[in-house]
Amino acid sequence: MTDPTVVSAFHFKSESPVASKLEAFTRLSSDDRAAIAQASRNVRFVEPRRDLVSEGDRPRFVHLVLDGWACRYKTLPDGKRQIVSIFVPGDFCDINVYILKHMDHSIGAITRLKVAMITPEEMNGLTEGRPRVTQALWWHELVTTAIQREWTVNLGQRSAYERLGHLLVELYLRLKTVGRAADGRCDFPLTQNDLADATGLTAVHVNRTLQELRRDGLIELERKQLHILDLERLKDASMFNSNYLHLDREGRHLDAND
Amino acid sequence: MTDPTVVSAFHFKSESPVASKLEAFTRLSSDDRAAIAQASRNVRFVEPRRDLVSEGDRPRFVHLVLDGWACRYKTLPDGKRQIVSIFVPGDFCDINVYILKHMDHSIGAITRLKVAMITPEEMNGLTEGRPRVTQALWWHELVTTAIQREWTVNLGQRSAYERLGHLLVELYLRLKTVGRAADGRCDFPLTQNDLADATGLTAVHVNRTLQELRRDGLIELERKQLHILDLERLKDASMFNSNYLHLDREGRHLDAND
DNA sequence: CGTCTGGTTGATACGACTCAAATTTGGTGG
DNA sequence: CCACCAAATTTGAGTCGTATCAACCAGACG
Repeated sequence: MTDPTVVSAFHFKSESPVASKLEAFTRLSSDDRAAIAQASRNVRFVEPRRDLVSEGDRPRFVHLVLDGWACRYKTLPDGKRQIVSIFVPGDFCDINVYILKHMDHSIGAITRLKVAMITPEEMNGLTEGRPRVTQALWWHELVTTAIQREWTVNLGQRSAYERLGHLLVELYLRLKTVGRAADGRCDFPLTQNDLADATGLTAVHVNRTLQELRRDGLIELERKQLHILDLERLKDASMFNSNYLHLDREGRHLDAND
Repeated sequence: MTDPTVVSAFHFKSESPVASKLEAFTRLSSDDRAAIAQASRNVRFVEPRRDLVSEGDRPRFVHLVLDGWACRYKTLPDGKRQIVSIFVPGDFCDINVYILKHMDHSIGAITRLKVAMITPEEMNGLTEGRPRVTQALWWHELVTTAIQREWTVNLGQRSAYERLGHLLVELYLRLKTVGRAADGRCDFPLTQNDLADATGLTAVHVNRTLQELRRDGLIELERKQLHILDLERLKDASMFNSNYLHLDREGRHLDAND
C-alpha cells in the first residue's frame, strides 16, 4: 500500500523539539532557547522496551524527551497494563515531580530514547527571570493534563474504531507541532500490542479495527509508518475536537495543510 | 439496610477543607491558613445541576470548592457525556487555568455548591513568600493529575464491578482526608446516572453492578449515603492501590481506622 | 536457517448495552 | 397530611461489541 522506499523523512527539522513545542504557546527569545538547551545538556539514552523510571522510585529528575517515543504506564496486580500517556520528542515527563515521594507509575521507552535529565535546581535556573519560559512550562503541564482527560473520554465513551482513530489523530497533530510529521505522514513505532494497552482493547481487536480503518480509506499503517489519508474524515469518524491541545496561540502561523 | 435515622453526620469538622487537604502534604502555619482564607473570601453559590464553568469560556478565576460536590465533564457531538473528574470540598478546580485561552470542558455542580473564586493576582499573593503553600499547591496539582491517570486505568482495564468499587474507595478516602468521611461512611450525592457517566457504563448496568456489590456485603448505598462495610475487601476487589493519592506524608499521623 | 516478535485469521463466549416498562423516592402544593 | 409529579432506581428480555483461545503467517535478525 505505502511505498516502502519512503522511510522516515521527518527528521528534517534540526530545531529542538522542545522549543518547537513551547513555541506553539509563545514566542521564545534566543536567550530562552539557549537556557533550555543549557538545562537539557545532561543526556541519557534508553534502549527500546526498557524502563526510564519505575513505579516506586523516588523522583530525582525532570525528564525531557529529545528523541524517540516513550510511554507512561501502570500495571495492575492481575498483570494487565494500561498505557496512560505517550511521550514524543519535546515532551517533559513530569515538571515538578520531585515534590512527590514515590512514582505511582513507570515510564518505558518504546523506541531507543534520548532524554535530558534535569535537576530541580536546573529547572529553577531555567525559569528564574524568564517569565515566558515559566508560562510556557505551565502551559505544557496544562495541556498534558488536558490530554489525560481526553484519554479518559476516549476510553469511557468511544468505540474501538473511534478510539483508535482519535489516538492516531492526536499523535499526528502532536508530532506535527514539533516538526516530526507532515502531509498526513509520520513515524509510528507503536505495536498493535501497545495500541491495545493504550486504548483498553485487546491486540486482536486492535488488529481487526485497524483493518477497518484501512478498508475505509482513512489510514495506511505499515512498517512503523503512519499515513493519514484524509485527516478531516478521520477526525469526524473519531469525534476529534482539537481544542484540548490548546494550539490556538494568538498570531500563530496557520498552516495551510491542516 | 442502613439506619435511616443516621443522616449526614460528617460536617463535624469546622476546619477549612482546603487546609485539611493541603495538610495531607505539609504542615501549615497559622499565617498560611489565614492567607488561604483571605484568598478565598470571594464566594459564590451554584445550584445543583447547574454549570459553574462552560466549555469555551475564557478562564478568569481559579475555583476552590468550599462545600458540595462538582464534576468536570466533556460532551461529545453524539451527546454522550463523560465525567472526567469529581470535585469534593477542598479541591481546587484548575490552578493556573487562566494561562489557557478557552476551557476545553465544563464544570457542573452535583449538589448545591459553595465555591471561592480566586483571581490570578490573589493566587500570586497567596504563594508569594509562602514556599510551603506554593509546594502544597504544586502537590495538589500533581495528585489531581495522578487521579486523572488512575481514572484512565480504571476505564481501560477494570471490569464494571472493579470500576465502581474503585471509584467508591477513591472518593471515600478523599473525603476522609478533608474530614468529611469516617467509619466507612460518607455523603454520596452522585446518582446512578452520574456514576454511569463517570465510569463509562450505562445507568442500567451501574444499577445491577451496585446490587452485586451490596449482595457481596461490600457496601450499602441508600439515600445519598454510602457505607463501605469492609474497606480492605473492597480495595482488594477493585484492585485499589492508594499510592496515587500520595498521602504518605512523612510523620503523618496514622489513623487507626484505616 | 531457525527463532522470535508482531501481525493476521477463525470460532466461540460473555460482559455490557439497548429498549421498554414498572416501581420507588423525594419534593411540591393543596 | 395527602395527592401528585418528576426524577431516580429497578427489573426483564434480547442483542452486540469486544474478549478469549488457538492457530498460523511474515519479516527481522543473529
